[in-house]
Amino acid sequence: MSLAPTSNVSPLEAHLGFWLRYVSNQVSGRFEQQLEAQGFTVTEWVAMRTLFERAHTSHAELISALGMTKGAASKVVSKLEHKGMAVRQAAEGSAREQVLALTAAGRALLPVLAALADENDRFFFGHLDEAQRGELMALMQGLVCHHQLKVVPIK
Amino acid sequence: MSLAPTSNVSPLEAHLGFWLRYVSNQVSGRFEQQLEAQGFTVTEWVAMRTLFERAHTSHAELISALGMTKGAASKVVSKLEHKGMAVRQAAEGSAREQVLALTAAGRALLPVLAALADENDRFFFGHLDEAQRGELMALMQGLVCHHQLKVVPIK
DNA sequence: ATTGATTTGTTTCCAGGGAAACAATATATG
DNA sequence: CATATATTGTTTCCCTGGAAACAAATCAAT
Repeated sequence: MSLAPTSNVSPLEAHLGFWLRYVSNQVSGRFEQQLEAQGFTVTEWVAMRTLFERAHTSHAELISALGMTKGAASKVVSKLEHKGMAVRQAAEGSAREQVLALTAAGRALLPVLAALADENDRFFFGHLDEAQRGELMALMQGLVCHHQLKVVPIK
Repeated sequence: MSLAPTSNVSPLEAHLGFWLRYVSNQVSGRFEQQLEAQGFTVTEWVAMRTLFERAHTSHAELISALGMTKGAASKVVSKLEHKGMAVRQAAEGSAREQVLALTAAGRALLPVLAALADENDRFFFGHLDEAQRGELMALMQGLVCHHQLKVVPIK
């Protein structure tokens, strides 16, 4: 009679982190595909959505919203510029700081992308009832709160 | 009297996908750091944990466990080989198929990494009571089930 | 058995993002 | 004011992973 020889190593599936990552990857992955059809990445979407929030956004605000390094953020802005969705403007009292803004084209396209985001969320979570969705949302926000994670949108 | 001019665009934070991704990134990010201290990546961990499960694993099984392309999986194996953690062996009746296995060093190190995984999960979810953890686990597995996502570990 | 198609694994090329070097501007301190 | 330091943004280098070209081996079919 041998005792479980697989030792004390717990399976991958025993971890909540495992499931969270797995489901999250699926959700983001599908959204990525939807966006790709419109020629954008998830990062670009978050950036555009951020610029949309306020007419003028500083580079620093964008960095924090994207949760990326300044270098990466800079490249995203360049991408959006090339696609004609955003512009870099000189800030009021500074020759160094920038003000970022969507172009008219960017503002026009935004609701289209937003609809994709809504649809994707409905697709994955639409079958849950209101209570379940609330529970999940509360659990996630509870984790953010408990661990003092600053809410710095997405990846 | 102006009506909400921000239009009908819902905020990023309205989406469950947003929160899922955010929390998941934090959880995986911390684990990544823990692993880095031991000189490994999350991908390498998943690969090693997979090889540990059974003494001999086919390349195909690894691909499915990693949820990556064969090219990427091939590179991971090479990395583990260089680190002396895994070996490629010729399969029994085939000059083409491989059998992958951990080295003694790999088997020795595995419990150490597994402990990091356990610790990370405790760190993030340990403050929840059993019922809440169960709820979260059930919600995630429910999503996988409802959408017929094949459980192909992590990213 | 030979040729063609499929499968298996590796390599090459490309895109995205972090780290850090760099450039340009602003601030502090003598 | 001049120079040192700090801040802001860009660029370069590197690493990871996907796509697809490639190589090698197996299988099919005549």
